[in-house]
Amino acid sequence: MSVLLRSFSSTAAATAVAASIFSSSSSSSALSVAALLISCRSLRSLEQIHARIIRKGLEQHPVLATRFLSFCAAFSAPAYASSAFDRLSAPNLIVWNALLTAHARHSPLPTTVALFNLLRRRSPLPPDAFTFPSLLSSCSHSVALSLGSSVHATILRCGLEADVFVRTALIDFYGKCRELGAARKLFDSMRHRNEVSWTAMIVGYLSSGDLASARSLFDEMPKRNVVTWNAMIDGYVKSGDLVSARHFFDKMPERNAVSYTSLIDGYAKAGDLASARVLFEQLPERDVFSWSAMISGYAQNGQPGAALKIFLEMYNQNIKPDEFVVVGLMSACSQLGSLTLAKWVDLYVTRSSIDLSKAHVLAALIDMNSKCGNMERAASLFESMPNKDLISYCSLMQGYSLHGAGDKAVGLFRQMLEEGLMPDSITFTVVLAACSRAGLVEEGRQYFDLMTNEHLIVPSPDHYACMVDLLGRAGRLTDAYELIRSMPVEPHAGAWGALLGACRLHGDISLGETIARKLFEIEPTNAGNYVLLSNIYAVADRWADVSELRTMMRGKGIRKVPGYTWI
DNA sequence: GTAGGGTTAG
Repeated sequence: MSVLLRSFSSTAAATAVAASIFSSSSSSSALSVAALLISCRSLRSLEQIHARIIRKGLEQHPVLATRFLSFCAAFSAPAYASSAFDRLSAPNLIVWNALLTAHARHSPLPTTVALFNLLRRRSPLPPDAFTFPSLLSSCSHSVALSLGSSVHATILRCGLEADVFVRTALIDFYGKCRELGAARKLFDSMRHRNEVSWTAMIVGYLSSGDLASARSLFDEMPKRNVVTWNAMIDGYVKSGDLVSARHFFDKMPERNAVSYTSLIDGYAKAGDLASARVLFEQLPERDVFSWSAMISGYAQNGQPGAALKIFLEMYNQNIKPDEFVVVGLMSACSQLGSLTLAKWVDLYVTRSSIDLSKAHVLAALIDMNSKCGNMERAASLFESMPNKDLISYCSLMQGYSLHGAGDKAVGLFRQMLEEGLMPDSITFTVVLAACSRAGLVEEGRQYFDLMTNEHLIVPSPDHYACMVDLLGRAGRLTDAYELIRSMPVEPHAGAWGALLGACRLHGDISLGETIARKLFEIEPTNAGNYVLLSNIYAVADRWADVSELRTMMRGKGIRKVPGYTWI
């Protein structure tokens, strides 16, 4: 669509095209509205044009109506398309097809199927070769094998299987449903194939992980386009073979933003932000997907500052964010933990046109508010969810736990169990940490037992670290030490650190020394451990030991980072 | 003689 919009961006070109669309017998007002429609660039201006269509009495014009519906599709407004369609007194098949396409691209599959059945009953003509490709594409996206197969049966009854578009859509459908045999049979028996048919078949192999078949078909095909090359790059990226992906990227005759973005995504997911950044800088025309790849790349690799910087660059260029951009942004903001920033981002996301009811957007929004300490907002967002999931429960629980309301977090966990949700390994980490912060020793032990005995979850080093912290804070240092020593898995620094913190809290010098020695081995450069032990000595007035420790630190070149608190 | 609707890559 954006290509279409760009090519028609000049008013002169738009008028010329509009003139060619409408014969001299049409009214000049229909022509001028058609010109407006063609240069329409936003849903807002589409609405204004729609008002004009109604005012001028052109609502029933079939060509204008069809164009209008395809613009609704381009601006992801299927409901708007339906409302305009419902005002048509006698829609023809072409208009029906345009409406179906708008829904196939943007509505859930059941809605699209219901519309298709309506079309079959109400359209003046039976479905044609233009009807099925978008319907099948919707089935492909949902991987709805049995539904798509029945659509295939209808296609056979209508005698439309030979049409290149229909056949290609069928190949794509069977390929995405991993029915490679059916797809290949349709592909091999085609009389005329185009690059799209070849690419659909290749994508089928790629999505089922058969890189070799995809590659041999790629080599066989007579003519490739940029989509074919990009499909191969994406296939290699998804299989983790960045070297081959890079090879194809370097070899392709011309690249577009998708080529770059797939590879940027690959590098970012592999943690190679440097390579991703180089490609991003080379990319001549960045679209929202390219920005999104960099922002979420930095966010997922624990570089929230860099993510924020890229976002600001995007923001200053007035590029409209999509849901992936804002999820990346919110994730970066969660990591930074700044309430001021979170409030700005919240307002920005709320005011944008992004659908907040989408599960991953809402989850990120709750998580950000939760981690940044805006618990009222996090809780009200959570309450607004009709179907609360594990992720949102965990976000809220973690927020309460982090901000000193461990009891509220535990209450939420009980509520979650009552609702019949199955806690997973991460949920238990969160609730155990909450118990530890709230000093709920017995409850924590119970949940640890529940996790291992009833949910059969093997405790991870994180779970043990929480339990050590729980026991340690409650002063049960011996129990904590026993637990850490009885662990079937190797304890990480977090577990030992929790115990060292507990030793300081309860002034246990000898155990503290033992633990500290262990920690100096595991993470010799963490200043926090030396500081903790030094505090233990200081409380006990053992100043000679304090000064000896400081000498040791100086000897190893370790300096306490000012303002850095060790949790 | 004529408009307008369709399939593949992130």
